[in-house]
Amino acid sequence: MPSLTEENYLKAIFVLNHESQNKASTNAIAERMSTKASSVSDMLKRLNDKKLINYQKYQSAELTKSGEKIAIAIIRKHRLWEYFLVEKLSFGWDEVHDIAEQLEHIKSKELTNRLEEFLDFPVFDPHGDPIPDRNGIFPMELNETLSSYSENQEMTVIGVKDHSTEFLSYLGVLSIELGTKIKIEKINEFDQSQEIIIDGKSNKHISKEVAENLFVKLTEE
Amino acid sequence: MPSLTEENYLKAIFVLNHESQNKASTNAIAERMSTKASSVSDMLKRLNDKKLINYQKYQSAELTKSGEKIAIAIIRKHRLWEYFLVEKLSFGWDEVHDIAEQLEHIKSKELTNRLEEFLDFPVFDPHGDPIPDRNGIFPMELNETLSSYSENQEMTVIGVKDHSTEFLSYLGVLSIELGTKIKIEKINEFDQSQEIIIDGKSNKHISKEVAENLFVKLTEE
DNA sequence: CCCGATATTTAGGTTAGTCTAAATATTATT
DNA sequence: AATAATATTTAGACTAACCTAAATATCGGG
Repeated sequence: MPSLTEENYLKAIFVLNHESQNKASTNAIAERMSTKASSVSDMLKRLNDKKLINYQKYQSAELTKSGEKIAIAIIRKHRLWEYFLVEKLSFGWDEVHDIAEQLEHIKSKELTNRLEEFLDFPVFDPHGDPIPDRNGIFPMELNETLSSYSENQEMTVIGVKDHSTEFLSYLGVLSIELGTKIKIEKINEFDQSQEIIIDGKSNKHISKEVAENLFVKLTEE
Repeated sequence: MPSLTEENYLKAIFVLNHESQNKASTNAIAERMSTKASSVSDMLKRLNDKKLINYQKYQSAELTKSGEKIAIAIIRKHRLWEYFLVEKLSFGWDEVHDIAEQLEHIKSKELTNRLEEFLDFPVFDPHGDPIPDRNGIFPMELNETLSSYSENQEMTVIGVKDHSTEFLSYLGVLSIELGTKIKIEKINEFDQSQEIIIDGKSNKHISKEVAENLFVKLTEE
């Protein structure tokens, strides 16, 4: 059984290796975990001994099969709990991260599976991140943002790329949330900003940056 | 912020001081926590320094106001989560203890309160133990067991006194669970065993020991 | 009221995880 | 290719929580 700390290291390595193909270097891990490089160095040695990662001095870390299995299980739990917090306990999507960070370490496969069932097998969490199934398989990733569509198309918001509290609360100001319908009225060629209609009601002006961070799908008729 | 281990010690001391007015002696705590007396001795000193308990060498431990507050918060979370696991995730009441033991340490007052609301403010957990409210006040304790009633009365099961897996799974065999209605057909004077009718359907014979461990209330018409 | 049994504490050691500071590798620049 | 900048590791120390073994208190029975 990996300790809570080990689980966190494995998760950090997994995320670093996947998001924008960064390498999981000692410093990158230290930064992500708000700890010191020397502590990371120590831990990498230990994880290597336990065969949870492949690691050689001065080289970056890669998860082994069993290390990856643990990391994915943690991510699965994190995202299921976030979904629970937002859908069942009415938390805002910017409030759930710290709590899910604790809940993800609860050990009970049975609990995770029953929670998943209770939530009706969600495929994306409240931030639009994919939830791996009980075999560790991720659903198709989201990749189409609002900025890739053109005028007069109507889309539904299904996720965000940027997870920062700043962005999420700005979305709150704009009255945009998961499931919100957006119709593009006009795209200003100059700065790629958009005039949009939200849920058929209010007109808003959003910057390119906002459009690039909203995952959407075409609304079905 | 108390550590996870400190929280467990405080909970153990609280329970020992309340159930059957035992003293929280070093040995009693060690036994309850499956640890060694010397470790307990260490910890009691530290908890005393932090003013979470009052403790002097060779004397048993008492919680201070702030120590008690923490212990009650843990118990509240434990029992709310047990209720969640049984009522929402359909776990058996004999399966939830270990999971709740982990969930009780999740730190977020907001989460606890929203969970309580989501569950419709339950007052007893699946074992019939009282759930303290957000101010730390316990509801009235259960105290009437099946053995205190007489023939021809009809009762509803609202809790158990003995929480052992053995007892709970024996109740499973007898088809007795929370909410089960029991009518006493006959009490055998010799050994205080009872002939009962369960949910108006099946007749069963139960020993005095079983009757003494079932909390019940008179069924309302 | 003393003495043996039992309870409790102390002493000293272990492990996981952290830190700072110093040493060493790697990489980037000229 | 040499050196400067940066990244990484090592050395040595700290804390929380635990352990075993030894020392010391307390308690109950003659």
